[in-house]
Amino acid sequence: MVEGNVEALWARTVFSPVPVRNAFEVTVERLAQSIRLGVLTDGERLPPERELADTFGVSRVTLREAIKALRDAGLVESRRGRGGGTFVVSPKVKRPRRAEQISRSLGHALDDALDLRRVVEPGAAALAANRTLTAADRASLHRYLADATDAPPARRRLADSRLHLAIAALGGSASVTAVVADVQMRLDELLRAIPVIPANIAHSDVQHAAIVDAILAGQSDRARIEMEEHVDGTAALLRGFLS
Amino acid sequence: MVEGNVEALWARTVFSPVPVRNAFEVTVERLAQSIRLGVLTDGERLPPERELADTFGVSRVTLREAIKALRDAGLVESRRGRGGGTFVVSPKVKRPRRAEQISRSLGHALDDALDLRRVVEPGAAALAANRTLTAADRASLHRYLADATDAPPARRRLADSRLHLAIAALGGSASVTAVVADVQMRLDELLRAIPVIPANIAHSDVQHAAIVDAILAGQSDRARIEMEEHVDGTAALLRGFLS
DNA sequence: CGAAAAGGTAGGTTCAGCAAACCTTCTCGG
DNA sequence: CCGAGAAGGTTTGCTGAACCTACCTTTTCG
Repeated sequence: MVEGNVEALWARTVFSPVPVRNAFEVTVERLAQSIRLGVLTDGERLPPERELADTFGVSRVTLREAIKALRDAGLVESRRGRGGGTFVVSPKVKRPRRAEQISRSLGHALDDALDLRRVVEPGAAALAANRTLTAADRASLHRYLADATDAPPARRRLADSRLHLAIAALGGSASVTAVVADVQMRLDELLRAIPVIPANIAHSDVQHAAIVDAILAGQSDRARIEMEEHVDGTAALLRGFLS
Repeated sequence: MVEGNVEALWARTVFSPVPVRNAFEVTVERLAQSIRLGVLTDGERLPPERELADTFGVSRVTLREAIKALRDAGLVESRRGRGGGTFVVSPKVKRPRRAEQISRSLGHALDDALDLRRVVEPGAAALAANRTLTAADRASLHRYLADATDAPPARRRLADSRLHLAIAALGGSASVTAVVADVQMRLDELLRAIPVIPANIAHSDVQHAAIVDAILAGQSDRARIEMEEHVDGTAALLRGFLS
């Protein structure tokens, strides 16, 4: 299946179905991703529909369909009347499917996502370390780290992805951040399914701290390496857990 | 303009227009990108319309509109009758706009693309170095390198992007390859506009050779570093050329 | 020289998405 | 306590993208 031939890969890439995604789908994904990855937090209120439709460049009808889908998925709630609105609801810690099942449905895409992650997250960390951060940025980063460390098990995954996204965002490149968000999203369900073992968590916390430390110290090489180890660790955990 | 605040970046990312792209646009981009980056080469014949429409998952009418757009852009030619078809035509070395103009139209997106490139291309090179390559792969890589080195000025840019794409493809991750292709595409016009200075070209050739050498030797760290230097060099060239 | 393989053309249908107007529910301020 | 205003909820009709299907024209190969 995996054949190395360069031209063959190109051909498969060029001559494959074009992904045509309509406004509804894209809107749902936008919002769902923001909620699942913790960019929009529990209880937060979205802008009014008319306004949001406008900033999304989408008709209100379409936006409402998207919101309805999110409501059906239990990601938001809507209240009417003055002072009402659409509110992010704490994502249910809904029982994930069995990991093997997820992995099978991802199939070949799992390795793909892990490879992408291996490339982009360490790079993003290095990028962030190269920036000169404002005091506010440094404080933010500390806070996200603390959140990830202190989070109770139920919120842990969310705090983790928030930290990773914050690191990417500090790099200052919207595209890089978008790719990181994409990767996090692809792996999200699977990462949720990993059983919570204290030793692993402690190890992860240490690595997070090391990454943040390197970034704050402006040591880009170290930031990259620490992130590489962290990502490799998670990947190994996943693969081991699935075999 | 560039503000570091993490939450602000998130907000800007979440609450921005959703990119809605229809089948026609996506199809055009697919093909145009493949031609501009040299994945489809001069004289090559596309599959028959009915077949291609099918593999793209798009109606024949839509596909034909896309092909017409490419024809108008001078990227393909069509011949009728048995044995006819649509053929890739050697991309005209059409006089690029003035670089500053391009850069201004890219605006803030230039830094974004360069940052993304800085993250993903070195990572892709490292990934490729980690694979165990088949003999065919190694031969391919050598060939692309030679092509890039020997190419006459008019074809140089094309051969260069082919080499970069081949490296990414050898990493084995379709997603990584796609991101590299995206970056190459975004920077393509600008890179074309860089004046051809023999010293720069020679330097670039040396770097290419070093990258390939590292990959073939399986030295992923070195591959990454060499690619970093190469990419940084190009970026510096661009920035210097624009200021 | 005719069958087959290609691109080129035309008509009718469906459906996503939009704009605009209107309805219902709630709360806050006077 | 009540009315204005701010929110979500609903309806309607229209437009254009995209599709399917069938057919036409050109060219080559057996």
